[in-house]
Amino acid sequence: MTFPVAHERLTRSAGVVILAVRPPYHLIRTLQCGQAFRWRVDGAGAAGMFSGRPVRIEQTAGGIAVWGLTAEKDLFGLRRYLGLDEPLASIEDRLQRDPVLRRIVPHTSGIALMRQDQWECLVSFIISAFNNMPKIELSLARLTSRFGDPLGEGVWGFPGPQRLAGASLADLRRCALGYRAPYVRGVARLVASGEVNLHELQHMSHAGARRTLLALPGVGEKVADCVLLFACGSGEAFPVDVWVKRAVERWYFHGRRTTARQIQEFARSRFGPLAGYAQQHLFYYIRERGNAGTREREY
DNA sequence: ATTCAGGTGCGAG
DNA sequence: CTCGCACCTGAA
Repeated sequence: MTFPVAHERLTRSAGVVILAVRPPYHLIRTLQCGQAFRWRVDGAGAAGMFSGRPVRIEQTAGGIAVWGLTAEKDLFGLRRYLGLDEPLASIEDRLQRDPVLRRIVPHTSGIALMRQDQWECLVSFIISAFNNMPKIELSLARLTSRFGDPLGEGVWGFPGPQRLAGASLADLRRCALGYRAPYVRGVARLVASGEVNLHELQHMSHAGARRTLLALPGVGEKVADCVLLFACGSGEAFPVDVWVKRAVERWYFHGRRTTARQIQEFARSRFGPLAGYAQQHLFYYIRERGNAGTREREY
């Protein structure tokens, strides 16, 4: 029995499905470059959930091996989610016309922009505000295990808007949300009531979607840009956090201090529709640097 | 004990 | 409209 279309993009055997990848796609970098928080990455791959099921994914010589999904629809959904069809080779070619990125991309190659669930992405980045990585992950883990559906294998589904809209502030605070608890519940209520429809965002203009997001409690420019970039496919978004600000000031402004606004403007004119990709490479590289050592001098 | 961390919402000038 | 400041909380 053959499925011609499916066969081009995946092969199956013994509970494993292999999704075809195009070089230079790099799964671990894609999952670790700061866009998604809930995948548990280990040496070989990552464990998490997709489409309501516990899933394991690993990058192998043949492609992305997937355990836990069988339905064609889910597998195509996963392709899209992971950004497997992004034309990374040509994107990185373009990026490397920039002298700074020409030095960086060889170290960060293979990062793909994902297409995450808007709701989960929005809540995740509201929580990320003035916070640190371990605690963001802690909050998300508590939020899902307390309010989400258990899917087995230590994995929980992300709680929907209705679920969080009905939560008490006290219970939300138990997830170490701190002062962000009212923001999370406020957004949950707006979405649950239908007053805000997150799915409409990807059909709106970049500016319109951004305006809509900025009106939400706990959502400023940085969080709005993250949602646009990681969940709405707005490639021109350029989230400016402290790391990216540091990177741009150091490598493009000769170490001069600037404002987030100037950096936005710089990114727009310099990278245009690829600003989001440029941001990811800069962010990943400067963070790796920071984690790897204490060297101040860059290349 | 003190400090820091992937911003945002405020009020004041 | 820009600028400065407080802010929950867990980990170092």
